[in-house]
Amino acid sequence: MASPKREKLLEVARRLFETEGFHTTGIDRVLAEAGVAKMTLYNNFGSKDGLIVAVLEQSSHDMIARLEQTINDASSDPYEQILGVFDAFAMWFSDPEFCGCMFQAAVAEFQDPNSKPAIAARGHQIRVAAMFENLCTKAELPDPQTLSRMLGMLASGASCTARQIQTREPADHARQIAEILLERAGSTGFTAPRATIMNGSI
Amino acid sequence: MASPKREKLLEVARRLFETEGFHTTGIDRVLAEAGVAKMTLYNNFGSKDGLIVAVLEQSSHDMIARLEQTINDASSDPYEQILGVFDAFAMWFSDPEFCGCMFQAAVAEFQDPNSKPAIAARGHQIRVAAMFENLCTKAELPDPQTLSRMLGMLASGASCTARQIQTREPADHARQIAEILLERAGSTGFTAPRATIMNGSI
DNA sequence: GATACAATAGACGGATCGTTCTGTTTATCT
DNA sequence: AGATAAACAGAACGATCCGTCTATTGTATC
Repeated sequence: MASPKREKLLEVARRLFETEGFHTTGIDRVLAEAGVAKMTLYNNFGSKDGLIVAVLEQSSHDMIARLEQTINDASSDPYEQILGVFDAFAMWFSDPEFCGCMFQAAVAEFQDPNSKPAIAARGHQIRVAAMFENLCTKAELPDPQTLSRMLGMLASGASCTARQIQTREPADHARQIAEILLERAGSTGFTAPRATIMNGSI
Repeated sequence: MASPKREKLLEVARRLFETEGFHTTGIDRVLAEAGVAKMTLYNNFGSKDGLIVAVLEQSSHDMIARLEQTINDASSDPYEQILGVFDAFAMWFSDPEFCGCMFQAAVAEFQDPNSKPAIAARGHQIRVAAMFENLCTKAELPDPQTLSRMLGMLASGASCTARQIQTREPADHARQIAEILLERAGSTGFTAPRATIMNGSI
């Protein structure tokens, strides 16, 4: 199952798809750089689309796992953890090798909403949205659904803008806006005072 | 200059690039649906990339012109006009034929920042950002540069999210956030009271 | 050590890509 | 009207695409 060739294929494909796009990178290129045979690709993934889907799913898992670890390491307060997401984004955008969110690129390249890559890419956004909603609920913020959707939109906007201007600035701006939203949501009286939230329960 | 064949080509290419992507739509498809000869394309645009750039530039021009007309029709108050941008977005996203922002798709598909399509697509974002900054300055809001960048990021996030979920919701959320940002910026004491802004000068 | 089996490498195939080339038609100006 | 030049349609081109096929390698079992 965990064939080393398969792993190598995923690693190279991920890098090439990320830096050069899905349609522009031919499978021959992936195979050459990975040093594996064509049949290995088709035996493992069935098709180029299959490889793309596998790359998207693995990347999504990795990315969310790293993100959750980062925000958990930063704080145990869900309020702070929400802001920590944008700090993680700032770090991500600061990487000189940053070249945009892969999942945004995927939904842009595979416009047919029923195509498997498009579905896989949406899956990532759903997972990120779920993470935000979970954090909002933990923070006992009112209307966590609406708030989490706004936060998700901020995250998308930051990634999208960062792809163009290649600086961390969008993440910082998104964080500032998130801070304002959380501050307002937290002061509506529907939630417990900040001090009790620090206990972290629910 | 304003050859009808050239216009037809731009019109069809714009629709196909928008709905199916740049790399996935071959030029033969464009030519067939436009009913023009291949040489007409190459004489007018030089290459497929040339056609793409022309489509992006014309679309950007059209879109911004329509946007400015819409917000000017809605109000003469720059404060309201800023919010009007997001109302226009809501209308845009509500169109059943909406399939995402073409310029976001372009920067995603042409990852090389030096490629001509990528430059053309960034040009649109720069124009939108300039429009926001102009409105912020007119509204005499403090730090119009930062504020306009935040608004631009909101607009990008809304477009990006709307592409995925196909509802106007992101535009409404972005508008709500913009309202909060403007409210806060307007109440810092650095600007004239709202009443005087209604006069619309500067 | 021989055999069965799975994984590999690399050539091959049909299709489509963007571009160029070859005639033919259309329009303009003397 | 006749000549010249631009715009036209469509075939042809080489390159590249994804996917398949065949022949060869390595490995494990008896």
